[in-house]
Amino acid sequence: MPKDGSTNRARILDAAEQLVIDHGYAATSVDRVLEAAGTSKGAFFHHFDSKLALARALTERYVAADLDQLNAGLDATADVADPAERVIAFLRYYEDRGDEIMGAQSNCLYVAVLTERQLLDAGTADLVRGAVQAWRAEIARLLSAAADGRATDLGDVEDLADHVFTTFEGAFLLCRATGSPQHMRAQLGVLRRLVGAALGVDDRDAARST
Amino acid sequence: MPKDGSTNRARILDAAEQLVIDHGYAATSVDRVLEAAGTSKGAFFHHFDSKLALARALTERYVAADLDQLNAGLDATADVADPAERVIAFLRYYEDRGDEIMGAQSNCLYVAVLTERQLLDAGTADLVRGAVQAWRAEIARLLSAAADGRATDLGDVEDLADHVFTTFEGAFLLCRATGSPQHMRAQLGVLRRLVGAALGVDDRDAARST
DNA sequence: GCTGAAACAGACTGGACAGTCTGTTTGTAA
DNA sequence: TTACAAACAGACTGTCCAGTCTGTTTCAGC
Repeated sequence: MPKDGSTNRARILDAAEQLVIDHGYAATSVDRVLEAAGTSKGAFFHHFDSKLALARALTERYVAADLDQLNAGLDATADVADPAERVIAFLRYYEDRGDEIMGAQSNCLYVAVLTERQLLDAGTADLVRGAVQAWRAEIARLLSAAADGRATDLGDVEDLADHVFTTFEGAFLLCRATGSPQHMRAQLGVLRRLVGAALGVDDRDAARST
Repeated sequence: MPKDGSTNRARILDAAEQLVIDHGYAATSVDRVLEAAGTSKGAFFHHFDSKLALARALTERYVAADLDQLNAGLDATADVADPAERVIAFLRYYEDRGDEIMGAQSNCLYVAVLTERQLLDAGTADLVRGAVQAWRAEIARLLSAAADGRATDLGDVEDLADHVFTTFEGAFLLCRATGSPQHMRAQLGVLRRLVGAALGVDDRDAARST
């Protein structure tokens, strides 16, 4: 086997991810990606069949990292015994990392991908849909456990679960519109407070993840 | 004065709005806009100095319509006496129109505008920021009145007010990701329920706007 | 050290695109 | 009815861009 190309491929993906998140997919030319990655056209089309294939690879990698984040939140709060407090601890996990999230990226790749019709048609949206369903399923599980035996009427549990994704994406856009990255943390905090009120969990009692 | 060009200009804006919302700004060529609008290059560059100027005009018009929606919600619920119930009626106003909103457009122009760095740099984001601040200010007013004299701790009222914008934009993306427009109504419903729980407003008691 | 295939490098191409330019039409006012 | 300016129409241009193609380098296995 010749020279290991995986590092170069990763460099291309890294550069492309930043550019696409910040500028959008259509506004990001392959040449600019190559310039940022410090590589050549030959290398690019060796690793990716087309620019669309890059978008797909980019999204696949991003979805995987996103699901890692989901599991990280689940793992970090696995020891919280009370199901309702578990939900709040789970939400607080991301709230605590809100600034960190916005420090690492100025927007969500999902926003860029979902904006462009050509990417939707190319099936890239299916990958995002998978991530949405994963978050929905796991959070709905947490919520069902929390609602069990309580008088609180949460409405459709899956819709409530989807509100976490909704809050993430909406907050990304709010940050972009205002230019203030602290809105991510603030909006995740709003979500935690609202769900806490709906579940009847007192703020001060709620377990905090380590 | 010669032929009135305002109708042609509006046709260009209409066509461009649909295309930009669905495909994104960079992925929408002027030629495709002209084709959809049934007009010519000469007409386009007579009405707009550049493609960037089109984006600005598009956003200005969209912001104006957005603020009309804000005022419509305020007006429709102006007769609700109890401030807390007013908030819920206000949210329910948009929830009731969720399907209608997604029927008219497959996404929000704000998403497309905020995705592209070149538009942010061109000051287009400032227009969106103005809309965000208008929603925030009006809803914060409603929330402050509702919180006044109640024991409920809503946290930062402006952050909670921003959660309405967050929910709208997040729901647009959720609809796009899943391909299901009914999520808009569902997410607005989740928001209403959560805020209702936080304010201690019983669902069945809450006034419904006509 | 020779071979073969993977990993690159970079010149090149055909098309698409934003914007220009030269006209032509339209309506109004004198 | 002519003069004039706004409102168009559409051919044209230079640039950028995705993708191609022809090489050259790298390295494992023999």
